[in-house]
Parts: sequence; C-alpha cells; structure tokens
Amino acid sequence: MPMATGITVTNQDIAKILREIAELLEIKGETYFKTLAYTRAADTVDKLDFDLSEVKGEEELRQIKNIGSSIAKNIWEILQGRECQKHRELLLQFPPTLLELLEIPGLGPKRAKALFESRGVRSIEDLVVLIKDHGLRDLPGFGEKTEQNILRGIEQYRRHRERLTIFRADSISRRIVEELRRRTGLELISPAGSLRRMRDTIGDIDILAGSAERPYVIGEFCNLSSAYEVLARGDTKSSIRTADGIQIDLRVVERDRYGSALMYFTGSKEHNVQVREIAVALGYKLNEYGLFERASDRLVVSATEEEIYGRLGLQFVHPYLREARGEVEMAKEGKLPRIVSLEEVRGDLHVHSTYTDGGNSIKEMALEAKRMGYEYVGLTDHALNLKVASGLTVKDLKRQFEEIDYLNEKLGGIRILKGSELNIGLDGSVDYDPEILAQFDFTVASIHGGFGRSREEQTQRLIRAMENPYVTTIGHLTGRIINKREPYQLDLETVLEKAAETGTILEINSFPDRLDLKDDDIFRARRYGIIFSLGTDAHSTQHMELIRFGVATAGRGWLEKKDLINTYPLPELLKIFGRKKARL
DNA sequence: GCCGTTTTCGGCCCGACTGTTTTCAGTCG
Repeated sequence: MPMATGITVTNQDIAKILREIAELLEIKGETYFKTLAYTRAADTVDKLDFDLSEVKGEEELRQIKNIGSSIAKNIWEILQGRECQKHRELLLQFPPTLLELLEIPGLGPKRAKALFESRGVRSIEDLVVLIKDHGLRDLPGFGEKTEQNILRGIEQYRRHRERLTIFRADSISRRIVEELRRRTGLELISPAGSLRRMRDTIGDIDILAGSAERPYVIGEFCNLSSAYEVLARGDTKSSIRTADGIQIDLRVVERDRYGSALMYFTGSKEHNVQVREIAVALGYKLNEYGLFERASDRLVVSATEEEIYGRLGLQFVHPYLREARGEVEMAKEGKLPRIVSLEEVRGDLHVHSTYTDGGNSIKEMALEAKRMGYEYVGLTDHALNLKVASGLTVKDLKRQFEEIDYLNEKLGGIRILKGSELNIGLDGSVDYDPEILAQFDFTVASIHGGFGRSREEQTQRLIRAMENPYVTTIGHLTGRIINKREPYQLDLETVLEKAAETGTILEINSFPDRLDLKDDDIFRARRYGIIFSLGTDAHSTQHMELIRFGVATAGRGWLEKKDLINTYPLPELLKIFGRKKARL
C-alpha cells in the first residue's frame, strides 16, 4: 500500500526501522530477549519473498514468523504511512545520532547510554570533543585503555566505513592462509564466515584453523607480515588489523573439533539457529565443540561438517546456501538444489576487446578463454551510442566480424561469438537498426546512462528493451556498483515477469564490484522460470577469472546447471539465442 | 516480544577476550 506521499515503503525500509527499535531498546536497557525479538523480526522482513506493501492488515502480518501482535502493529502503522509510535517514543528519549556510536568497535549500548546520560554525548563528534577535554577519565568503567581504544575505533570507523568486496576479502584471506600454512605447516585451515559463504561484501575476515598447538599458531598469526596491529590475543582466538584497516579474526580449535567449529563459524547465524533447533528436537546439543547428547553430554560427532549434518538427518548444505532461506527444510526432505559449479561453465558471455575500451585484442581474449578450458567466448564490445567507450560504428562492426571469422577458422578449439553490449536508451530503444542487429549471434543490452530516472520510467525502459526480439540478454540489470552507486529505482517484479514472458535472458554480471543481479534477486527471479547468463564484463584477460564470483553468486541464488546458459554446449546455446528472434 | 511435536509459561546463545576490577561488566561474533 502506498504511503500518502505516493512513495512505496519497501521491506528494507521497514526492516531498518525495526532494527533501530532493537538498538534503541538495547541502549535503554530493555531485556535482551525483547531486543532479540525486534532483531529477528527485522531479519525476517529483510528476507521475505513478497512485498509487505501488498499485505491487507495486521492479522495477515501476524502470520509471518517472528512477527507477533506488537510488531505487527508497528509494521501496520508504517505501511499506512503513519509514524511508528514505538520508534517515535524511543527517539524522544535518545537522539537518532546516538545509534552512530554503536558502529564504533568497542562501543556498545551500555557505554553509549552512559556517555549520553552522564556526559550528554549525542554523536561521534561530541565524543571526540569529550575525549580531547579528558572528560572521559572519571566516568566509572572507562579507563585510559578504553579511551585509547575508542579513539582508535573512531579512526577505523571513519576510514573504513565501506565493506570489502568479496574479491578483496578473498585475495587478502588467500594471502594470509598461504603465509600461515608456510610458517606452521597447518593442514586444517579455511576462511569461515561470510567469506566462505561468498557473500558479495564482507565485514571482517574470519579464518579457522585446527591444530594441537594452538598458542603457537596464534603466535605466528600475530607475527604475520600483514599484522599491522594486534587487537586481541588469547589462547584460542586472536584479531589483527592490517595497515589499511582490515580486521582479521583467527580461531584455532583442536583438530578433532574442526568440523563443528567450521560449521559454527561459517554461519550464517540464522542458519545455525535453525540447525541447532533440529539438534535439540533430536535430543542433541550443537555448538562449536561438537554435537553432544543432551542428557549425558557425551560427544557424538565433531570432526567434519558432513558427519554433523548427516547425524541430524540432513543433506550436506553447501556454504553458499546457508542463509536461512528454506535450505534447512529442503535438506531435511533431501531436496536441496545441486547448485552450479565452476567446472560446469563452458564460456564467458560478456567480454570486451581493444575494439572499444578493453585492454586485450580479440585473439588474446579468445586464447585466454581457450586456456581456461572454455568452448566459447561471447565478445560484446560497446555499441555505437556509448561514445565514452568509443562504441562501434557499423563500419567498425564489419571489420570486427571479419576478424572474428578469421580467428574462428584459424584458432580452433574455441568459438568466438559475435555479440554486442547494446545501450538501452531513455525510451528503451537500442543502438542499431534491425538488419544490423540480426547479424549478431546474441546481444547484451544494458543501461549506461539516465540512472536517476523514476521507477516508472526505468521499468518502462527495460520492458521496451525486452520486447525487442534482438535483445537476447539484459546486462547488469539493477545498475548497482558496490560501495559507489545504489541500484536504480526499478519495479523488479514487473521486470522479472516481462523477462519470463519474452524469453529474455538475465545476466549475472560477475565483476566483483557489480555482482548484478545479486543473489537475493536471482533467488526471486528463479521462480519465474527465467534463464540466466554469466559474464565477467572483462576488460582484459586478467579479468576473465572473475567468473568464479559470478558462479558463487548464481549458487547463492540456488541456480542449478540447467538455469545457466553458460553450461550449455555450443549448439544448444545457439539454439536458445535464436529462439527469441524466431518468435517475431 | 515471540514461540510452541517436551511448553500458553518459560525458554530464547553463550563463550572468549579485554579492561577495570578484585570477582565482574561490556563487547563481540
């Protein structure tokens, strides 16, 4: 239901308000479980697969898990365009800028409350001034060390507000795991947390090791070349910070507890909660040290994740699926999807060459594709209207096609497909006339300008583009660039319906700064029976290996081999590419 | 505040680490 202003409230807007209520309740000093209820409700709302704006009343809201009568009332107020009373009352007691303090490492609700109530601190700025005036010294529970830590925390917060892209987190963790292995001879070591789950962005990097010599491993970790600062150092757990402010946590467990610890530290937290509930129902207890019989406390299994899932009567859940999106239920029924793997990918369907803004020739790109074991590579240089990337004229295209024909004949073992990255104009039109478009094996049409158009305009633009029989694929559909640009305003459901109706393929742009469509959107789109395509958007041969991030994103969206055209052998691929043209 | 195939009342995650304290509170994941 639209608000009085005509702006639709999204599930994310509502989740944000619920999360703020939880934080404010925490500051207020409410019982932990009350705040937990609001946090859980926020998480649930964030992950719903339908829009709350479609809900008819409070009664319907209460049907949703983790939403009871109170929270249903809160949400209903928001949906009707009114202010949420609970939220308002709390904000009268504590200024909204106080929430910012919670973002500082080392500062939690208790200290935020103490700072506000006894020293009138309302924001990070206030806090900095107070510390400079030494106004923190005589506050109970705050010592000199705490003062230092808070100052450092503020510095880190200001410098490092953005989350790491998966690419950066992955590179850093590989380097660290490699160095630790070399120094200690560790065999059991792996990234854990959201990095192992391959989320698109990562906060801190978590690493787990299994070793009989825990203090020794911790010691070596703290001595790593990239350990600029040691934040914490205990017997089983330690945190360091790199020179550019990235926090890395290491946990070391006994070797025979590695599986349960890996499961625990991989998360997600919500997934773990659901698995733990199953353990409890079966008379077990599950924590990072293993699966135990509840009555006797006897250890049942702990060495591998497979054993633990197995003992609980569950299929092994791939880390990419551990997001509490129904996977635990499916694992119980033995119906988990067999998510697509890197080995199944036969080609990259979005790469550029020196014909436009790429750094390598067509031949170099093709040879790299061949080296990677691909059957085909889809060359999609920029089209006419993208002047900044010297989009190809009809004359350029003729020359490019001749070169492709020549290379296809000469190289062998790799097929270069004639493609184009078309620009979707403000009216939904694309760069070339139909007789030119008909000559491509396939096209990827993307939005490259007019990002700020309204939701309606953007949606219409995309619909018109999809109605074009020569538009095979829509590239980076939502236009987000991680940490830099928000997605455009868009009615995703309408666009997805249209893609299904017209047989338009949706790209999963695998460049780590984009990962667009993102996992949640893929998960939603999947139900429409849409087919997807992977493309790295490579502008050099080095970029082509980034396809693995696209594969991970596809897996996180529950895609199987059949859902991704890059897994199809060439003849079937070409058949699908021709299908839409043939309709018209 | 939410939930229920042990429960409509009594559970919900709790262990590790730091810092300020002398036996524990706050934070984090």
